[in-house]
Amino acid sequence: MSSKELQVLEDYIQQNNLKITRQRRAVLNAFLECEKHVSAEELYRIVTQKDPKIGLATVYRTLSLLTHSQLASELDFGDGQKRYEHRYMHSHHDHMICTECGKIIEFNHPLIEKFQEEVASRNGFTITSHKLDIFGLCSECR
Amino acid sequence: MSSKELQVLEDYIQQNNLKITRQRRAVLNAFLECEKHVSAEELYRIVTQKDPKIGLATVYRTLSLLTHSQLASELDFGDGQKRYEHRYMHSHHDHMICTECGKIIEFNHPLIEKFQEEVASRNGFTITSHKLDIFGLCSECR
DNA sequence: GTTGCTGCAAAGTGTTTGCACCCTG
DNA sequence: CAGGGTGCAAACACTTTGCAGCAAC
Repeated sequence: MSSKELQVLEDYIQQNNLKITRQRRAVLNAFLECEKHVSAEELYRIVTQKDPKIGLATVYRTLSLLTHSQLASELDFGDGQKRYEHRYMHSHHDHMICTECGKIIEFNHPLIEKFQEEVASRNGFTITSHKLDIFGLCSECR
Repeated sequence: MSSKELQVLEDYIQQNNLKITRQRRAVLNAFLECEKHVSAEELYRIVTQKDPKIGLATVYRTLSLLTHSQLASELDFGDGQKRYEHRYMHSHHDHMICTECGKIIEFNHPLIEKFQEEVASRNGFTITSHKLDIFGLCSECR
């Protein structure tokens, strides 16, 4: 168990009068060990392999906790389910999604970010967040 | 009824051995007259004002038809429902969504597009589509 | 008249919530 | 031992589907 992330979660939990439980540790643990961009259902399947008593609702509730404590970000690639990725010590980036094999390439282009700011300010718009998803075929599926 | 769009729809329908019906005309009509970025439910409410007999399922089925015939594009701003916008004679653009009042500003920045291509080719990735959504506050809500 | 279309209701999918019991602090 | 957490099942919101009758070609 990575202690830094557990610390972040515990800090958030203590600041909000919440409690650390076996289930929350298990879900955090699985989330951290897991490949990126997991869905709730996928995480549920992983968690229940080690602890079959954990309910799907708890996974949803814990994912919401992780999102609020800034350990996870919610992603939506438009396929009908939310996905989650690590956020702690993991800076902003965008996604290229291969529609054939599902591979996801992360990237960041400073100039794209810069021009977004430019377009926004030109329209008097204040950015709080943004997401750029590129869909297509990766080198292997082309 | 705008005849150009009806023609596009009829072409698609004839090419696929489908049929033109009163309901399909009505949904297309409402979609064209309507402000952009409608959801199925919103469109259903509009359509049933003129023709109360049309079912929600027909609206969904027709929206799928419009999407396949390239008259509409599906949008997903992550709020749990799909939205649709005109596509025919309406070139590609991205969206800035005000999280306060829901206003949507469309924009296009050629350099952002260009750098996306650059990032993609650098990764051996072939783009088929992309979407950039910027969330924040518009000038009035700031 | 054949084949696709419609309205309705039922089923599906992903997510959230109510509740009685359980456990952490 | 008080108050939040859990598992379960039911409820939800949005969308899709099965079916019997209907309508376009």
